[in-house]
Amino acid sequence: MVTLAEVAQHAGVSASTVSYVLSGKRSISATTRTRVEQSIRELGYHPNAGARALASSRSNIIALMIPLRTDMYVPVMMEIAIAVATTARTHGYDVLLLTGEEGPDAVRRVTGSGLADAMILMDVQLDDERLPLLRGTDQPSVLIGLPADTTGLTCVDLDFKATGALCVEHLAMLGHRDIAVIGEAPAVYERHTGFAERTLDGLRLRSQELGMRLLHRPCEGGYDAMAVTLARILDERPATTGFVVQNESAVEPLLALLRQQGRAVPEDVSVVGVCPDQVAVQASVRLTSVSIPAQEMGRHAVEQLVAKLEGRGSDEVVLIAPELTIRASTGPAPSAAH
Amino acid sequence: MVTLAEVAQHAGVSASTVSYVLSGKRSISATTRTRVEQSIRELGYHPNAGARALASSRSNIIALMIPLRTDMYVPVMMEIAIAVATTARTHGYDVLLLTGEEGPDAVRRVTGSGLADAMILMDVQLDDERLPLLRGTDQPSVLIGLPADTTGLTCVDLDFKATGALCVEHLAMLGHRDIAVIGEAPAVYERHTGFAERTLDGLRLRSQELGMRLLHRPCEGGYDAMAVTLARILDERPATTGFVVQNESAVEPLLALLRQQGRAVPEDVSVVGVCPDQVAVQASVRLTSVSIPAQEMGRHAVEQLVAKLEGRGSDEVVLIAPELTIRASTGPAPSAAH
DNA sequence: ATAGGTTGTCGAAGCGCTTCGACAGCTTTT
DNA sequence: AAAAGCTGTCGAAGCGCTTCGACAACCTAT
Repeated sequence: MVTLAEVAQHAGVSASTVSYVLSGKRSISATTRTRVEQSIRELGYHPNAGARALASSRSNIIALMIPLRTDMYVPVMMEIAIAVATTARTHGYDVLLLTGEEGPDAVRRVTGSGLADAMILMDVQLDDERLPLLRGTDQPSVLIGLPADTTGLTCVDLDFKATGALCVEHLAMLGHRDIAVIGEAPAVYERHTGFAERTLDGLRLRSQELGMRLLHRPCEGGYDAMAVTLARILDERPATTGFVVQNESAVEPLLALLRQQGRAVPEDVSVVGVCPDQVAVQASVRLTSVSIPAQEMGRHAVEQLVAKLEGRGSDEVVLIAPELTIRASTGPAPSAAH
Repeated sequence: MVTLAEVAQHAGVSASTVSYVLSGKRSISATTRTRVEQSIRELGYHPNAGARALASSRSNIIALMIPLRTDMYVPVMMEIAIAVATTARTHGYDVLLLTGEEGPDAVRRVTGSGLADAMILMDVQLDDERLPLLRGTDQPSVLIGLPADTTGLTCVDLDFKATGALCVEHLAMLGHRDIAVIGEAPAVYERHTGFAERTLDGLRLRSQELGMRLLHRPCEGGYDAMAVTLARILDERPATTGFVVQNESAVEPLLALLRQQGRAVPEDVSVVGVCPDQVAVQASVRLTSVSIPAQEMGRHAVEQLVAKLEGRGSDEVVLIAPELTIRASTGPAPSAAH
């Protein structure tokens, strides 16, 4: 294992000079710099992470807490995680992967041990028990998601309320008046994950403003659950012509069931998804959808964090504006054509 | 930030005593131990990770390299990653998330800097460029996947060859004679990811032994690609009654297309999947499948690694035996019923 | 030519921990 | 009763780096 001292000796300079070449915190003459860099290359030197962390009290590591349960939005989580990891690397940080399992203890452990310089939390509950800890420490953090109280916190998320509104507007514009919302599994609402409720808020508010009827039903996803849910919806509101689906694993079952019942998409009914683009594109009817900008959220979170670590940046809530992509699953309401 | 020295002072012992209480590497009297533990709790002490790493040259971190591209098996990757993280924690390790982006350089960086004590590599190519580096270092590593040459390496993977054989046997037992294999995207075969080819080997070998006809077609996944692929298959081998699908995003399209063509599953054709259980269960016809034991692979990999780090354990290839779960998508071949 | 600035380099201290050898105070063996 | 062995604790060295103050060596202004 090559050390700083060996590089210094090889280059004929002192250890501190090598350190300054590496960090750029003091000016170094061009000749010395190139000589040192040459030695570093020749010897294959890599600074020791532990020593560095000890001396500088900076680990250059960002902790990422991902939810343990993988019952929803797995590809989105993965995409965020990967975006976080790659973006972090471009800023010289590595990423430590924590699962939600340890809960608040993980926050204490990481903060207390100096293992990481900062944290990113995913899957934040409206009233998350980790939040007081984050507020009580001076270690920077960013949430992906939106808790009930954001004071003193930095958050990045899709603007789900606007997303709901956008879906409704699109359907309204096409002449739909009766809309059904296929939501996430009941458990998601019960544990008060903000995004599902915020979407619903947006849907309700805008549909009310536009004088539309809205029916919301959570759904476990999968064929059997979707069949039951759909039957109930059509029973209760036979005039339904527009669907908004916020549940990856309900998309395909819904399309299949509609087809099976002889309801053509988009001729008879329109379907709007809130899901990753990949899901929308791979569906049997290419789905008009608001995409979940996973990469953007991950990248954003890291950039906020890096800004904080460098003393720039402050607490703020960044809501990414939703974008609706029109594909083949929405069209004019049948009654509107008459 | 509380330090060892402060704990020592608070407990009225020397720093080294506290250290030994923590590590258990020397015997400590019960009274002293409890007193120290008390102080640790009262002061909320957490050992500094950097200092620890520097002094012991052990970081207690395991690096996990996941593939950057998320074009396949995303949920599986995620499940493995989570299993790795939670298993690692039970052994006192944290997990550093690396993306494939840096390639071999990441291996050099991690090894050289002592950032991690060991590595787990996912998505190993048959002739992976990281392998020579792994062989050339004394840092323990485990591969999830199987390269062409495994000498000096430890690997964990599903026995895909046996998986292929198992699928064929199941279909053979049901009387099917003409089988089509819907594979991963062509790119997967081109980049020589072992698992796809090994499955194919198993399929081919066993079907030959059993005197069955086998047709293999890679497929991008999604409806359009699947439609084209299926048409070609049925054109070339109209007698096909059994399908083996090794491509998550082709499962649902295949089922939908078969239905659409009036071929009932499992009455007219049988379908066997090689996919995570979740995919098999959520499909429109509950799929007979060989599951990808993601959790088990992740757990296994960590346990191998920990064994190595503790001086136990050696290089070996662990192939997990495939398990076929019979669900609703396979049944007797129609000709067999005549 | 001298005072005052820059610029580039060095030496030394110290980050918080682990670990080794030393040793005091016991207990056991001969 | 002396020798030998344990047990439990301590002090000190050192892990490889960053960073601060010091200071030559040079450059500019007076």
